[in-house]
Amino acid sequence: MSSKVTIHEVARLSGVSIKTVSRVLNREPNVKNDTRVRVQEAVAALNYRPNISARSLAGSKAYLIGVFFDNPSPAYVTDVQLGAIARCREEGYHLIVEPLDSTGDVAAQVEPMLHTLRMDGVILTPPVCDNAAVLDVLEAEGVPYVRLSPDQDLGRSASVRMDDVRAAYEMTAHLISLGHTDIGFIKGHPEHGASHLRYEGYAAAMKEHGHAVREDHVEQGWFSFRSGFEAAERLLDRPDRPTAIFASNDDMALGVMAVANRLRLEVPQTLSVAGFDDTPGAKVVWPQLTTVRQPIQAMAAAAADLLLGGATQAEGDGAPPSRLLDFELVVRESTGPIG
Amino acid sequence: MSSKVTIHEVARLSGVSIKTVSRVLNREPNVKNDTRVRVQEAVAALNYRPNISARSLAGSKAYLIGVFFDNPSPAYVTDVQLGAIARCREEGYHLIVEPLDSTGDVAAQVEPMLHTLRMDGVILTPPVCDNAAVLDVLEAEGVPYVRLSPDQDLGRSASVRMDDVRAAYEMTAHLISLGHTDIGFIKGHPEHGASHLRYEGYAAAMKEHGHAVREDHVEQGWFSFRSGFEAAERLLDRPDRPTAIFASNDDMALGVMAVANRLRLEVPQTLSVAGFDDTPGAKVVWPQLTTVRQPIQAMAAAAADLLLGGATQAEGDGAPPSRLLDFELVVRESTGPIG
DNA sequence: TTGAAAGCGCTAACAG
DNA sequence: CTGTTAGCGCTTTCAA
Repeated sequence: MSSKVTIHEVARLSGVSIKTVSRVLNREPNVKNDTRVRVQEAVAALNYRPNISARSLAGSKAYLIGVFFDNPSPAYVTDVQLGAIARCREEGYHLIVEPLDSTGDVAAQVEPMLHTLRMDGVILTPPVCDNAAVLDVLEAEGVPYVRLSPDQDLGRSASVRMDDVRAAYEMTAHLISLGHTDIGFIKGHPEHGASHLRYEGYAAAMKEHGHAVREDHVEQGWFSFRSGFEAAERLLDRPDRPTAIFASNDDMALGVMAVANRLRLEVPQTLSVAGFDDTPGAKVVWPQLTTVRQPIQAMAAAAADLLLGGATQAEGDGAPPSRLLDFELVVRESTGPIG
Repeated sequence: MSSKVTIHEVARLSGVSIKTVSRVLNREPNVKNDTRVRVQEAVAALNYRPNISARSLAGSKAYLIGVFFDNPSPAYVTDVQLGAIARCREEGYHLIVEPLDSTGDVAAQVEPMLHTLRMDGVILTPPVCDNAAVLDVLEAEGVPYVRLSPDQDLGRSASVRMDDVRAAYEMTAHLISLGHTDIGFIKGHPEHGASHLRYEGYAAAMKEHGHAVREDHVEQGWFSFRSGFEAAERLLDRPDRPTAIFASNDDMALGVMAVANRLRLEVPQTLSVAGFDDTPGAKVVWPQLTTVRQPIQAMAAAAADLLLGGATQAEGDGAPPSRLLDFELVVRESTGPIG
């Protein structure tokens, strides 16, 4: 190690006690401006950085935020990390990532981590955010946590979410505004809460615009490419096919595109296709996919913000804080007017 | 916090000194077996976990491995994390992720991290693994590091790599074995070392099998979907098009697929398409893409292994350790015999 | 084979 | 507004 500069060196150079150095480091009040400046100069001159282990051992903060995940989507996971880091860095916190193996005993994996590393807070992504056993452990250890897009028990903890219903509503409205009236829909995995919300938004938009939801144009999918492919085959390989298909996620929408290609249906001239999530795959097809972008990074940043601000508990008699963020409709080339 | 079990509790329960507890925790020699067992029982009974901050403050290890990245591919990043974690967990180490912003002064971002968190080692992914300024800082701070697939200065540090040349060779040989003799190639970004290696493997295979590399069937790409798309248009929209195209990565191969679809060329009956990397997108096209899978997780695990084993320095007069891992040819539906 | 004492570098109380 | 005194929970000497 080149530098072993400690708080003592800084104190000596600036001619104050280590406690005063500590005060300016922690932005505590009651330090004369003059002194503060002097200390800051010494810090800069010595290129001093407080040792995080010493801080966390002595104090109550560990300067560590955990991100627990067991999410199959790499893009989602990295976006969460990027968003959380962005906020954490502002306060000198670091991110510790802990992939969980949900095929095993997740709670048993979490408990040791919490003991060893006394993290100041944890961000939970789907699906672990809905694992009651994990939440139990977190609460037992007294570690604050925020859930991202939880499905169940919304009132149990602080959370950050997006309005899936409204997003699906607006995507459907977009298709309707293009002149489509017969819009097929592919549902997502029935055990994911988002599936129901997205269908709800679709159905509401259809109804409010006076269009019937044709039962035989609504298919069950499982959020996978294959399930989208198969659903699309049922939907498209017949004379009375819809003129647009809205799939509950991008992977399934890409399955629809593949079938359209096979059937020689021009997208979007003959068939419009819309997805949901804006995964990287949405841009590596031709034409590029119209979809809904979740503000994942912003959501993770909001979660970190809740944690750092200590605002994870219910205030008074209300529910724990919940932040609802805006989505974005990403209109690309896979949707267009009929003909 | 529910449990504040410290080493003292364990010592008391097992009737030894804290030093002895420390000894068994760290698997040090010179502990009577009987004592060892007694301590271990106490640890289990109290559900004791050593506090990592205290350990790192007192000792020389921080039990923290850093992963620095600025990689545009989420799939790559998460695979690295997963692989590294798998190895780290075996030894009680944790992973701290630090995304870097390479549009800024990367070295300046790295330095503070190294000071605050005294990590025991760092794993560097492309492209930061080739940033000399970052390597300089790491060396100045005396933090061991391992580079994943470095392009430059191979001898400068320990590294883990894959044989790009041989992988490209084998993919080309696969195409040739299917009966193709006129195989188009799309090069990758000229500033990425892998681009040259992959082309080299392709050219070698063609040559060794007695097929000419047609200059006009080799196009320059940039690793992006769009560049693959455009290269494919030049390659395919003409009478003397190749019967197979090998793109230097999956994104470009997907661009080729899109053009093939547009031109109504059946894949693989009329045109075989091969990629490289096995990104998630390779499975969300139809037909699914034949590609090369890099053992990212295994590579990251190997890097962690080098770090944990303390084997990052050159031994004697030799070069620093380098591990070369095997790739895997993933033959899916986008390649097949002609006709 | 074991233990006692002395810190690691910092924050937390409490005095001044 | 500032400094002193104790530790935080562990590893490290160094003795026994």
